[in-house]
Amino acid sequence: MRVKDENKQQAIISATIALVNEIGFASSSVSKIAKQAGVSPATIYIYYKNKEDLLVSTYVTIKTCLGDALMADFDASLPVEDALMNTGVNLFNYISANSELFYFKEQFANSPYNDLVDKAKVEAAFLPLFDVLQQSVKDKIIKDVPFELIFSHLYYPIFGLANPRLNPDFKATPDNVRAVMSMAWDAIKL
Amino acid sequence: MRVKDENKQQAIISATIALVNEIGFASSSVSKIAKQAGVSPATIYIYYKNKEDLLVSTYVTIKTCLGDALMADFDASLPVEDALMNTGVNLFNYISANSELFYFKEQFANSPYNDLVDKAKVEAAFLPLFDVLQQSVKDKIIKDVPFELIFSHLYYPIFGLANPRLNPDFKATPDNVRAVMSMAWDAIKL
Amino acid sequence: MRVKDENKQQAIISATIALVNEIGFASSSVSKIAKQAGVSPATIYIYYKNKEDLLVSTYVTIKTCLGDALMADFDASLPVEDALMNTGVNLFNYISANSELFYFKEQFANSPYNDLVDKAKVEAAFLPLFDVLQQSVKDKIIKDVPFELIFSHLYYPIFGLANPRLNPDFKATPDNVRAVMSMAWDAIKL
Amino acid sequence: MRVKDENKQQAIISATIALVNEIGFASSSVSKIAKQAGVSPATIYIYYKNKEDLLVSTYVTIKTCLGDALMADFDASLPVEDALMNTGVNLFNYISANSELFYFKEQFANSPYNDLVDKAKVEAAFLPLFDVLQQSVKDKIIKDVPFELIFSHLYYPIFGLANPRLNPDFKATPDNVRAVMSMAWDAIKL
DNA sequence: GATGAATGAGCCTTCATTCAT
DNA sequence: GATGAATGAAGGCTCATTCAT
Repeated sequence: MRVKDENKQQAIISATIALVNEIGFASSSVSKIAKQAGVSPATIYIYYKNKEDLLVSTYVTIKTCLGDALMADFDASLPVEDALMNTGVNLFNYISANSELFYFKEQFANSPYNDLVDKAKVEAAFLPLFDVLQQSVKDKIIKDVPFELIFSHLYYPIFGLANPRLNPDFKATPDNVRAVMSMAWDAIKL
Repeated sequence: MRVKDENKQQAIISATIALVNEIGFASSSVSKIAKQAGVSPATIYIYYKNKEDLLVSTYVTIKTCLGDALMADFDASLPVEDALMNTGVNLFNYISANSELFYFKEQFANSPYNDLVDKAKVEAAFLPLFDVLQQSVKDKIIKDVPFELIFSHLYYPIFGLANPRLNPDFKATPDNVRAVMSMAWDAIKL
Repeated sequence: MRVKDENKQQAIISATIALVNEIGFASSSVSKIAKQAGVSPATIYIYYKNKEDLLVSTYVTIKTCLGDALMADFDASLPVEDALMNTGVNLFNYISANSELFYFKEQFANSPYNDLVDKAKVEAAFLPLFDVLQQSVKDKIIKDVPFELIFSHLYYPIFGLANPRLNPDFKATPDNVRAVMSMAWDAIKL
Repeated sequence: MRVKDENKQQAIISATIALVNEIGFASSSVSKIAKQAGVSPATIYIYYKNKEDLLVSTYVTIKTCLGDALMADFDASLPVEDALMNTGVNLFNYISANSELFYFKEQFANSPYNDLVDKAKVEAAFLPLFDVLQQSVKDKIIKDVPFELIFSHLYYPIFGLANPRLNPDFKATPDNVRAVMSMAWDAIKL
């Protein structure tokens, strides 16, 4: 049996991301993606079941990378404030270095395709973070509110600010990044 | 000469919002929208130049309503904390009562169509809010950071939480709402 | 009863001719013609039964004018050669002064709409010419061949030469015109 | 990989010609042509960039065949009169045997699509004929007038006569054909 | 595995025409 | 008489997907 060509698959993923970012989700047809990737439309169907599978898979891959980046070197033994600050800085750094991936993710997450994603799988990376937060609540270090509130203040500001569509003029300087995270900490700390 | 039927235009807008929310942005074809609205596809082109115009116009209308709702009864003479709290509560109330509009707006704002919107026009409603915040910075009541940071902590958590796609389980109870806004205030206050 | 507006009808005819000449027969829709004429599409249906009627009527009008022009001052008492020469010069002059009409006519005559035209009506103007030719055959001045052959040599060269689509570089100078007709005479004379 | 089906392309061309001849240029939609050819509308776009390309390509093919037929066995060493007579007979024969092609060509040449054709390419076949005529002018055998005049008398009568739309009753009998060409010769000879 | 050919369904838009004023 | 609103049908074309090689 011949082996799937890793380069070809990567070319398809890159083409998908680039094209969706450039001309948008709805206009990105399979044949345009194929052309951009330098393969035949039929080839895409060797790697993915259909268009939906291609898009969802690409999204899941990105989301996983993003989760891993955010949690890189996560140290539960640090003071919570510092541990969280690290995740924010990590997130900003990753987004800055991989803006294409982030941009795609935002567009996808707000499209109906998002409903097809297995949330649990995508959120697995954050479990250690959950634990730390849970403990911090018990220790009366952070506010005792539903987790969604904590998360919404921790990361939604970052997502919004890093999105050039929403904030075309925002610059993710180290100062700005630390300021955002510091404000987030003020929001959630007791 | 026949006169333009106001009901017809409203039916088209409603159909657009309902359909986009139901089956998504990319799948909502002009003829499906027409069918849902109970008019001929051709009729849509009497009211809108093309599909893009229909979608963008609908978005701008919604965005304007949202801005107006958020700023309703805005009272610059109140303590900032209270004035801001009011905007948050207004926003939540409006979203709760008009989830369809909000849902459409979120999907639109993260699609490439968003680039076609005249931002200045849409942001006009918020000018009084800008002024109050600016003064509060001078009065050393809130932090002296770029405005985008302030806004990102004030409203992005709400947008995220209110989005059933992102937080299907969140309930906008008065307690939760006040908690979110209170956290936002902690984030931005000096 | 209100009276039909002569100016309006003329505007419609002019618009039809101009538009058909510019963008072609198939692309000239009723609403485009209406816009060019400065009237409502519905107005056209007051003057003409439908699109076909508009086009055919316009053609018949033009064709009649052309026949009249060609036969203007036709003098059966002149020597045939001179009488024919006059028709050719007349034709050239008319075409030069009314190229728009001629251009429309050529396009129409080679379209399937042509089949809808009542030929007899259009050819009525030429009857005196037929008579003269018939007599000339009897007098053994011109060749005894089917009339179509005579006509084909008398006027098709002119039609072809005067058509900028077929002969973009031809100039209808008096010299050229006389040369063409002189050649035509050589073709048909005995 | 599947290979392009030559039969399919030929079916498309034949369908185009047949349909255009039957219902006319403007009414011949791509999907009607596809149906007539027994293929999917989308298939046509594999062979041609768009409708315009389909029509123009078909025309150029026909025009080339016609030029080749007219010039078949062209013998520059014959007396001009005979050489020209041969071209006329060739032309008539070809038209008689391929009236469909001729009919299409006439309709096309008088439509605005004609402007899209590369004239030089289409006229290449006639170069030997040009040479002979040029020499005959020098030899004072034919009249010294612009070439367009010569051509207009040589072939436009044929085109007109062979066109059933213009001359529904004309029969291209050998006698008639020789008569037309003989008249043409009288027109151009010195 | 990889491909370009092939397709029916559907896209957005405009059509010729009629309606209500 | 004159009009812009309204429409079902059809326009050219592209879609996601499968086929044959």
